[in-house]
Amino acid sequence: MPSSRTRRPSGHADKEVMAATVLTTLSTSPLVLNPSSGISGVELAAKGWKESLSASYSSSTSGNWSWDTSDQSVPSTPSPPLTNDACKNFLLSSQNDDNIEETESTHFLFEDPIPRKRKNSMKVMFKCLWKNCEKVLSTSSGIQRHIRTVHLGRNGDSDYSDGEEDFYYSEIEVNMDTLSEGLSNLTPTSPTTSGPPPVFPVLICDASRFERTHVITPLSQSAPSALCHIHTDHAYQGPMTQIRTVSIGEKRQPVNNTPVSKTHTSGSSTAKPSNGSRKPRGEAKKCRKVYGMEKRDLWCTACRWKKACQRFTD
DNA sequence: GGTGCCGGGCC
DNA sequence: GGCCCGGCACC
Repeated sequence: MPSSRTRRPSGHADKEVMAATVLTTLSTSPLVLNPSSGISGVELAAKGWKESLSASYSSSTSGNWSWDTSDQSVPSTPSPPLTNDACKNFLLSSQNDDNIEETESTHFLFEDPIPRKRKNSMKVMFKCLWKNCEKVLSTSSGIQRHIRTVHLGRNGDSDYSDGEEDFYYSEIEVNMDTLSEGLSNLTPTSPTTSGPPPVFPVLICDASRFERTHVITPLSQSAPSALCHIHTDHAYQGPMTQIRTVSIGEKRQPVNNTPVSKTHTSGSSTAKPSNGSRKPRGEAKKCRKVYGMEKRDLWCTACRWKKACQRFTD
């Protein structure tokens, strides 16, 4: 049955399949990566986080981006160079010192392997305001120590502080929901994959830009839409679509791409559509739409019974 | 108005 | 259980 469904215009589909294949290859085998050039911006970005990914996957040698705190003692080896400048800045600064802080923040970022739901989506981070320093740490003491040692040239060991560091850093709020949201859409993880997708180095430094590109309707984009396009169009991928699947019984989350407003309305009341418990409709085409009424025998049983579609889950 | 699917009925 | 459908919410 799945093989019988090749209904899309061939050229377009080919491109998408190509893009999907490339992404899948990238995501499944970090070893394939090598810093060649001349690819589209999207791929470049993907490559960026892939490289940080591979760096963190070899976590037994490099303690920086590992979420395993046990390997603190191992001296870190230099990570591969990154293409994204901002990210490089961030990563380099994070490699210099403060292993504890970095690991701590990283640990915070990855502590939940499933980024779907977070209890508290806002995380306060501390950003160094020193000129040309983009350092972001998760604790005030960490950023103070960073400023003391790196910028003020004080003794790193002593915890003495005269308060001067306070002028050189500021608190910033990082929305973890938005980050993980985009993350889950970007990474073609299969449902069986257990490990957390280590993409946060890029997302942290590039969160706003990432979110913006994500919000733009993917289909209206001309060239680099492959990433987004994949998850939008399920039709040609058939029943076995691996891009973003949800187990049958699971309650669907509203596909909410709108940027989270800064002014958190105190309380929860997030994207609840109405008072009822009815799920918001997913954007995926279901059997009825894909096959049409005339080919009802091709529908999944759930669709035939007017139940929640089991084939094209959201 | 088309669509997805919950709730409920029938077998 | 399997199967069907009324009816409602969402788009």
